[in-house]
Amino acid sequence: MRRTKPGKSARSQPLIAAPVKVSGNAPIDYGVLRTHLGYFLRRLQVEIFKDFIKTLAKFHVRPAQFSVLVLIGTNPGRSQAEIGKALNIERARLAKMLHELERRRWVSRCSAVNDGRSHSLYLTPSGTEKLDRIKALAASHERRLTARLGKERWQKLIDLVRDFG
Amino acid sequence: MRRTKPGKSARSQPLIAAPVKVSGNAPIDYGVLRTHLGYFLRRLQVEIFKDFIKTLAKFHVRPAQFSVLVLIGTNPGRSQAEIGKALNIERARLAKMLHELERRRWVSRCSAVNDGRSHSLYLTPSGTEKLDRIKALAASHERRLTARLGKERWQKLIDLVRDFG
DNA sequence: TATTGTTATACTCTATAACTATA
DNA sequence: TATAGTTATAGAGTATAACAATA
Repeated sequence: MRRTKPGKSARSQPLIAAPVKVSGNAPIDYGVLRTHLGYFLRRLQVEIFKDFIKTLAKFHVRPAQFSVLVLIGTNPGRSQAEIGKALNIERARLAKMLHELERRRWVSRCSAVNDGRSHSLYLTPSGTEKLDRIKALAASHERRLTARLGKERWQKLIDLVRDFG
Repeated sequence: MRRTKPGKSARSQPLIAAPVKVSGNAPIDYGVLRTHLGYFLRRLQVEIFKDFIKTLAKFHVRPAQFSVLVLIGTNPGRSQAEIGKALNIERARLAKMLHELERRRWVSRCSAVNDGRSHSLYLTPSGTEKLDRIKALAASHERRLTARLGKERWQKLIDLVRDFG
């Protein structure tokens, strides 16, 4: 269904036709977008995650899953509410994610002794072993990123975004 | 070595929750996550977008739509391929987005004179007027962000992430 | 053959709401 | 009443593939 026939909606045409502006010649002007920090932060973050996701793909681990596994490994016995709050992951989403990690036998959940509603989270031995190898891959990703940005730039950036308190 | 300046410039609030102390328990240890720049970039970007999305909600404009409108406004007559490439938006997704913007009569598409496959993109007068008001809102968001981060930190960050490619 | 735009599907992530069981 | 976890839905964004029209 072609809806743009030549000669229609001439009102929106520029009054002066651009002379010979062939596609791809003149660079795109980003306009006010250049004043928006959020835009560039997102572009960079997406670019970084592209390599990160590819790096962890062989273990079928997504970035959010990685962060959950790391926090469970470093903070065994914590509840879903605590892990979720620390990572800013909705409890509904975390519940679904943990089902998958439990299905893989990487994570185990036990009823908390002091609160029947809570589940205490632990890595299984298998999960611990897998996470160690995944961490090694993640570290290789970070080395690539550091090399790409330059050590100094990487350090400046992480200092600026890590400790805002 | 720079000491803390006693100026009135309000210390920026923490954007990323520092290790959260939950119910009298020990704070969460982020472990190796603290070595991953991508993690903190994403946390900060999501936090920033939260305000941005809320700010533009009254016009029912999403961040990606905003970036497309800005680029069409600043670069009238460019094709979907050019706009999409500049913003790193898949052509399939951009096509769907442009259908919506065309439905609102903010954007018009004409067959390119030199290439029958391409569509030249323009803002309609209505779209131009809307975008001006949306830009004003976006600017107010950026002022809030600058105040929140502190002018100096905001400037350092945008200098580091702008033109990373 | 390659490119432009379109349509379609699948998956991740976010944001809700409603529900249960416990406190 | 409030909290912890579960289930469900809806929407945005990303990544594909297949297709028609055009180069």
